[in-house]
Amino acid sequence: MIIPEKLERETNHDFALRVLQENIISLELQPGSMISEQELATQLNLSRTPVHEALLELANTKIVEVIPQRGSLVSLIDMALVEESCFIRAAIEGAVTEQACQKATAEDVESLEETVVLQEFYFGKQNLGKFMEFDNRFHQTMYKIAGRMLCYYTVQLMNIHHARFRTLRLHISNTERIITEHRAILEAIKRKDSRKARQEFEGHINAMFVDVKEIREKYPEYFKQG
Amino acid sequence: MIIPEKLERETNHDFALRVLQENIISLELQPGSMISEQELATQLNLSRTPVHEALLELANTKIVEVIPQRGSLVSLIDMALVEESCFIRAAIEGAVTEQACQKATAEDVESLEETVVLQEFYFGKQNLGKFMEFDNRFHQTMYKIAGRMLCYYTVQLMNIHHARFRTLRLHISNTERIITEHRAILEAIKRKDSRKARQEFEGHINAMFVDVKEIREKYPEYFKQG
DNA sequence: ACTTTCAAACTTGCATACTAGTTGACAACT
DNA sequence: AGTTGTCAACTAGTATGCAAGTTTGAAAGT
Repeated sequence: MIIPEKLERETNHDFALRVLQENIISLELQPGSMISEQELATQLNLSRTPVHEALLELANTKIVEVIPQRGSLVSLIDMALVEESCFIRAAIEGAVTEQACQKATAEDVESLEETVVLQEFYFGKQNLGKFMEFDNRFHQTMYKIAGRMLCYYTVQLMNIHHARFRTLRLHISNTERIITEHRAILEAIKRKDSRKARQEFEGHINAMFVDVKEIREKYPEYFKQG
Repeated sequence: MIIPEKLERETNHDFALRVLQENIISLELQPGSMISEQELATQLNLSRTPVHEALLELANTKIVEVIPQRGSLVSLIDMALVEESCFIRAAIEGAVTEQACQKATAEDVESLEETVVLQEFYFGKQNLGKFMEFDNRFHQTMYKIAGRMLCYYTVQLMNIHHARFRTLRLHISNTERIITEHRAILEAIKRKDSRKARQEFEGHINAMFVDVKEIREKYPEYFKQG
């Protein structure tokens, strides 16, 4: 478990939630591993209450499983859920991308361009953490441009399945294509071609599933069968 | 507050959540009204803990507002959020409807037909509760047919804004059209015309916004301005 | 050696108590 | 009258302890 600093004005509940999410996505907490409320509370220097609340919240998205009187565990990777979280994202973010394309001002386009440039920069430096950060920021900027932050929250909620799988995928696959695809979306937006922007986005999302077999064979213990 | 029976095997937390949702959607708890955790806990014959957890969960969707050291309140109706929750639903359920159309077996079509028939029946009897129940079941059946229950959960989460507004809307608008629209979707599915099915569904959802002005004028104290 | 029994050590769900912070009313002062 | 200070009564956040159920491992019996 990697335990970051607690932010100012962050409640203990929010802190516990953030720590859990980050460690699940980074695979620091392995799929299938048990989590004890008491143990986690001790590690974070909190009481069980805020930790308990955080686990309940994560259980709603099925990324952790809380079994009363037995314990809680990080769910195994369920490809059906990864696919469905992708489906949700494609449906919502596809529509959002179209709207962002129609609404985008010159400044908006520039801020998108900024994230792509920085992503390229950190790709060159092989800084995966920063690379991912600007990948996320690229997508978040789309939601901001379209004025759809409730959509952003909704997608983020389920996207944790997708995000965790992506971490695993980055261990073996090339990341350069991601930049090329972001560039393609950006170019479509510059030309105000919203249909093309959406189409490029959908291809970008579905690229996720090309190496599934190879990944599952390398880490079989992380996956739920079926 | 209408307090239903606690179901078997339902945790106190789930019970509190269900009671709050039902009373918010039915407008039994008025938009803008304060909720005291202690008072609610007493009414439900629980301690504050499960009630507190339920309020936190609802605060995530912005349907209640929890202000530390001050209190919690049922959010005023924010039309921007109603619109965005509709947008989310249209994006996801549109795609789901298309998939359901492609996958539907003869039995599936029959179960859809059943809900429409029953909805007509209760419309005839002017039983609004049952009418709404079968309205929801029609849509839920679509998700089942498409095998997209995570999508269903996601949409339900934000749909509470939409559901509450719909309750208000039913006070003044005609409900007969809803049946006609369900019939149109069902017919498209029977003909396996997935594009038409989606299109009919989107019209069905956006019908929500035709009488907004009239409704806001009748209940101005329920609405957030802007 | 193998099975059975049972208690200790876990687990989460929940109730209760305490902490820290906000509000509102009323008294005191200008 | 109007402003300010203070305190009682609220609030949500969190710590803690208990209840109820599961697991585990060792002791007892065959």
